[in-house]
Amino acid sequence: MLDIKLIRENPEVLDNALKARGAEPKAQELLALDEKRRQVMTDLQELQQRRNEISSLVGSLKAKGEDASHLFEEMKTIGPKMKDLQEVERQAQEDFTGLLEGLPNIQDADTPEGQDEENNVVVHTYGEPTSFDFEPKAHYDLGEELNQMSTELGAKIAGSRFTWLQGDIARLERALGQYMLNKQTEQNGYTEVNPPLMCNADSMYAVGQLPKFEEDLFKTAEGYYLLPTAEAPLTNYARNEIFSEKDLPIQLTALTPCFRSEAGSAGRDTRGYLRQHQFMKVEMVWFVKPEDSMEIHEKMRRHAEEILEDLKLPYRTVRLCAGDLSANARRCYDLEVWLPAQNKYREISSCSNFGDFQARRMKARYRDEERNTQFIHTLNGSGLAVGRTLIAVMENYQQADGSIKVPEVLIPYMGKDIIKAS
RNA sequence: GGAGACGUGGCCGAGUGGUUUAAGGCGCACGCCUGGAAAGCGUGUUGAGCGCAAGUUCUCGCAGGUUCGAAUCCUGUCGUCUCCGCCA
Repeated sequence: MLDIKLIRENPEVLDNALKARGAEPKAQELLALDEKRRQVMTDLQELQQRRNEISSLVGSLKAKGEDASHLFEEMKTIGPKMKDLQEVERQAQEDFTGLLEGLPNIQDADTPEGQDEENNVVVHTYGEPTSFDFEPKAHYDLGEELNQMSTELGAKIAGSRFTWLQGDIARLERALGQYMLNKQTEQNGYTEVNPPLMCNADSMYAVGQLPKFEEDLFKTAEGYYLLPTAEAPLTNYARNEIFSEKDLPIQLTALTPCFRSEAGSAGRDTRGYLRQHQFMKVEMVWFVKPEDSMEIHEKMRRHAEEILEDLKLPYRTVRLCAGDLSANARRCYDLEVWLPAQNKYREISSCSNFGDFQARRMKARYRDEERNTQFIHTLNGSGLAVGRTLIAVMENYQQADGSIKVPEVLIPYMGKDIIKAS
């Protein structure tokens, strides 16, 4: 959620930001609703003030044992007036916050222009696309031939976009998750969290999953939502909190399954393990003081990149252009890993700085040196998507005979250096 | 699942219809005192909205309702705890 005060002062900043994202200007409409809301609030408060005055007068008269009934006359007229005005106020607030909460964040000034991913800017490249002296196979073919990955079984047991892993490939995915989580906790300072895997609606609203993306979420009969990313539970740690300055920064990480209905992705990436209803991911979340968020963002991006470098997987990092930026983000890097079978780079991590946008919506604050409360800045990033990392390892480490070499850093976790057909 | 109890500020805790503008205490901050500290004394201390300001309004888990007036009464809801049952 944006700060209305900033928009009052600089409405053109909002409209320029919306334009860059490919959206219509909204400042004028928003300010009109703001004006109306404030007028109604003032009117209502005058009535409330009068009611409080009379009420306290009644109290003092009664305390002295005197008659106060002559004051009820006016009070009786205030009641209905207040009720009407409260309804007007509620509507005005709803109109105003409805529009304000629907607006995306204002992206950083140096955000690349552009409408879609074509205009993202490559800022960093590691390694070269893996070369083979044979025709590399897709991970799903490798997995089937190893008899350790079955979409058929996934479909039989659950449905499409579910996969059955077994044997060394199942273990490889677990090894990847362990490796990442250990690295983030032992070397990069994150606190390991084992959060609820379902969230209530309040939490989902706080991180912006609701109301916009309801159709992408799995919902239980009891009204819980399966988490689409551990960002949801981890970020909600800060909801309605006021941290002391000395508490910050706070950095959390979790290895969790993520559940997405992929309602809008019918027909995309239908083969293989790339786009599943359920996948494992290590998530990193930071709560920081405003002045630190830019620096932390770069740091967190490195925490993601280093995993790929440890695994010696070729990748590139892109800075998202305005049109490709998610609504909450003011600045975002995507990490894209090389997938030989697709002959292209595919997203494997997204590292975002939300500024105070998310914090304002969920009332996450800290008390600064002058004892004022200020909104914190929130950041999150994947470190990394484990399922997609499994694909990348399988495809980049495949051998001519269909076996898969185990990346060096994972050998201790696997107890072997090569995965062969079982 | 059954029965019951309870939700008040950073924490404890008083408050059962009207100067509650939420007592009192603890903690915390600042000041006085001190060679320094402790103790003691004094002041401050929920959060948010509107306003240039003075100020004003809201906030007693949340949402409704009753009433001239609600922390207080009623209904619903969420949460916590206790006992019983079931259970990994």
